[in-house]
Amino acid sequence: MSGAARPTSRDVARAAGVSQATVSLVLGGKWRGRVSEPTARTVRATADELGYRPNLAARSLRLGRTRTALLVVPALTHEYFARVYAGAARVAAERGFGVVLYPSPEGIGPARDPFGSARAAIDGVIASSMAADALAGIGDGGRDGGLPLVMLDSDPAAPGEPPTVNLAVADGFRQVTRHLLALGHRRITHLAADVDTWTFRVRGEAVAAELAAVPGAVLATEHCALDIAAARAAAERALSGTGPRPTALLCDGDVLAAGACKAARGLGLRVPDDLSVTGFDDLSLAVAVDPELTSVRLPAEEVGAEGMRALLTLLDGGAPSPSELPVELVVRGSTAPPARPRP
Amino acid sequence: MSGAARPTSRDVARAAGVSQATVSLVLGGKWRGRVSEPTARTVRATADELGYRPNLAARSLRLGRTRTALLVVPALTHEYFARVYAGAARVAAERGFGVVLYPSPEGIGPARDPFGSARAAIDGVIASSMAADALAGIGDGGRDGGLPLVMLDSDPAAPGEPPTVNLAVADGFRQVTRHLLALGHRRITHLAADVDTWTFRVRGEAVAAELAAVPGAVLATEHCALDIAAARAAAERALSGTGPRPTALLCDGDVLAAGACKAARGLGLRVPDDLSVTGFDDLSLAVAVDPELTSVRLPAEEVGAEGMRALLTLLDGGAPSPSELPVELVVRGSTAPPARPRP
DNA sequence: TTGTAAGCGTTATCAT
DNA sequence: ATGATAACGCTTACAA
Repeated sequence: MSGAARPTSRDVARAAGVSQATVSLVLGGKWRGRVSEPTARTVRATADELGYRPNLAARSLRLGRTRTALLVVPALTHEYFARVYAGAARVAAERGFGVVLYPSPEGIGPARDPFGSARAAIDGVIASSMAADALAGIGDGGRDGGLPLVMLDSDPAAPGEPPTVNLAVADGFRQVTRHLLALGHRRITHLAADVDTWTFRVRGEAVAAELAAVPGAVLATEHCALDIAAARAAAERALSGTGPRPTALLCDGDVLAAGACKAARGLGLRVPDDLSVTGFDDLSLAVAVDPELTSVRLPAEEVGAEGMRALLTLLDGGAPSPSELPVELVVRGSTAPPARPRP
Repeated sequence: MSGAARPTSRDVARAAGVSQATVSLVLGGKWRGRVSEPTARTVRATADELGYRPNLAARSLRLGRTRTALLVVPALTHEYFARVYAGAARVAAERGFGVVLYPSPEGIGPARDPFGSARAAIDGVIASSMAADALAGIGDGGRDGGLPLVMLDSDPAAPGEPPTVNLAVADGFRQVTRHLLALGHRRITHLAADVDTWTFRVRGEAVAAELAAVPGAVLATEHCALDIAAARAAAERALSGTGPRPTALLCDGDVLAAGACKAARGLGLRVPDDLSVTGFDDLSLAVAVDPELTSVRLPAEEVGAEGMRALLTLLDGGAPSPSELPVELVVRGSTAPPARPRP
């Protein structure tokens, strides 16, 4: 009972009584005017019947392309990146491409040999939220010697730089800041991720710029690592320092906001009555905690999808236009007007 | 300026003044006694200098294997699966394998054509937490005609079935149940995921069995989808039905537990004073909410790693022994003795 | 309209 | 100890 080996195009050709070339033409969809309609039909039928599947290795070897893209993300456990992947994979599949993930072990820093042998097996790279030089020497936007590269959520394209697909993070932070200002907050502390990438840098700048325009508004900044415990500690520092306590904590992410809420509660402060807290990313975490977090919704899937489209354009020899996707403030229960100062 | 094309083994051979076969032997690591030490050194040096990388497509074509495994998961956005992937990818990398992800769009149900063209490009499949028949016809544990398959967190291997790597979920649920019993709880409602897979079925059975052994303990079960909102609704049903209210909610996952906590708070019940809530999975969510969740920690990375090891064994012609990985109860603030019955 | 044949880069078999 | 050579399955000139 030896299993029938996987049929090759040659097997299909033999079974259909045609040549291998004809099979390739028909199945490759480039037979218009080169193969007769009936022959094409026969070929397709026998291929179907035999359960023929083209051997991707052979095709890649012949074509010199693999129809595979590499998606480099800092951390897969973050829901945002999982969604970026989903979007990229969807668009890729539509075009017969695959996506392989590379969760950069070094986080956002330069990766030693980011691809290893994978480098030989991919046509292009999509990198999300990485430090500018983390991919040095890897891709160069399509120029000679490097792999075509698209950057997501990164410093917008200077001419000659890799094309980017960005989120309107600055706008998002302007929106939260204005939301807090509109509620009446004037003492705001920015709980910032201590990660040196464009996406985080631009947030601090946006908040600062927005608050600078409002007389009487004072901004403090507290830095911390991107996890709950660090956020909690940082929030405690922010809330128990000398001087007047901030009435709102503006956080770089929902995870940080969750930590901030815990800090507040630990200090006997109620959210949002005594302290407003805002998140960013609008992960499922935002509605898992209590109160639910005012946050900024990011079109993560769309970022991945658009990134993949840009890469495909690049691979087709085109020049993708840089895009910036809008984000949306979602107001929930973690923000409210500041408490009237105690007499 | 035209970039130097990627060097082939032929280029290395020419540069080193040897034949292609010698290069292959040396770089393939099977030159002991077939190539002289100095020659080998030279070859390696020139390969290094030229930056030679074997062409994976060519290798795959020649070898008939791709050194790539497919990991099928119900949902990538769930932190657990992200960690399973990380573990699998780590072990794979150690053995020169790649892992491509397939987040089954249909969740845990049968996937139409789970692999599409990918099927041609992979050596084996690791499937996690899928319904038993979801992969029908895909793999068969290595027998003729199918792809080698390993199942994670699934019905333990019957003879002739695919090998499995399992978590001690039943034991985990026994542990939480005993924890609640030890605290004094007797009216317990199991907030169960309405997903018909082994991993969830076995949980209900474990809880029921454990409670059946305790005189006076009463178990109710409430089913819901695996998201916060559904969990909250289900918990509200459980808590506001007629008859005596349960004093503890034993949930199938941290996500459900988070929803349950919100329900409790919405009904004016304090956790854990008026109601104990337990989670499962011990995601980062467990410590993001307040109070932190008593939960069960799963060695997710190790599941992925062990699954990959099993698949590699399978590919080597071996028969991996089914394994069950231990889990650990983590007691936090969401459980406490039940409130003394109001007089 | 269809068939023949070459070649992608690798590994493995066989000579030498 | 090393080299020539044949295959792996596919696409695509080019020939018929």
